[in-house]
Amino acid sequence: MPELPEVETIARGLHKRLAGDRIDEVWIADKSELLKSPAYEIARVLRGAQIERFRRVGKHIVGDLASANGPAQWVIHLGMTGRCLVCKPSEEHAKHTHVIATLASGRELRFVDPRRFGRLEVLEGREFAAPGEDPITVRAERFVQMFRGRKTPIKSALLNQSLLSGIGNIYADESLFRAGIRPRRRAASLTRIDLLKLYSAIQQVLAEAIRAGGSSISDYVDATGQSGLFQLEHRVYQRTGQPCVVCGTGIKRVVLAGRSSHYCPRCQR
DNA sequence: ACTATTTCCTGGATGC
DNA sequence: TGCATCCAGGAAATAG
Repeated sequence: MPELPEVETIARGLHKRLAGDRIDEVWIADKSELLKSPAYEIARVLRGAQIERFRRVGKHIVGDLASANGPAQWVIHLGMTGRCLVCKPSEEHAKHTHVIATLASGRELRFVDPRRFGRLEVLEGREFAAPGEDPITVRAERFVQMFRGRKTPIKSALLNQSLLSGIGNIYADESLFRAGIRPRRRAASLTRIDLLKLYSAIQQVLAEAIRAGGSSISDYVDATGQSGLFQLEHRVYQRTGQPCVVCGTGIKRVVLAGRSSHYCPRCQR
């Protein structure tokens, strides 16, 4: 499940390997439903485009392109199971390969997504923007203000991408644990101090996770096929019934907004 | 304007 | 071994 740290890792990997390369050809699978832009438009914009850089915006990967028609962007959302793989043309095609960009360097960039929750689009003449604030660069005061008056559980608010763009289920649970806040607490019921604690917990968790190359759950790998290591540092996520690393109490699991939410009933109030 | 719920999708795990 | 069922969840769509 690529969230901010995984997407950051992948975007950095793509940038390192592909910046300066050029897209010569584009193949798109028939009936590919993950395209937000029409297939012909994606092919038209990508073909011949120079890759200037790849970067993360929220949970999206943005490729900045220089094409004959001027600047353009390739925006990739990985959904749950999306992968961007840099391959040799001779490598066997993974099942559920939806897009292949052939590069001037002789390599291929392949987009693979079994569950098809990922999305691809191209933009010309406008800059892609995340719907909410970036959790890493947002200022503490803005963060505090963002939750004022919201009746929704704090966990749901953290998952709302139009508030903060980039936090998903893993990092919401891990941040709430470190801040000592139960996922079901109403956002509006949190004090300024609570929110400041949550703010620094998020900063800390995301920084540590990026340093570890993200969390490898199920089939996440970065652009070089490397797994992340942060799953080893998870204190609550998918640890239902196991002892809390701080107090030994069994970790509980509840469903909130259709998502499993893990917390320590003793450390989190 | 918010909030809550449902839907999409497939592979892996589980149970019989 | 094989088959059915359940579960994972990001975000858009829908309902309240």
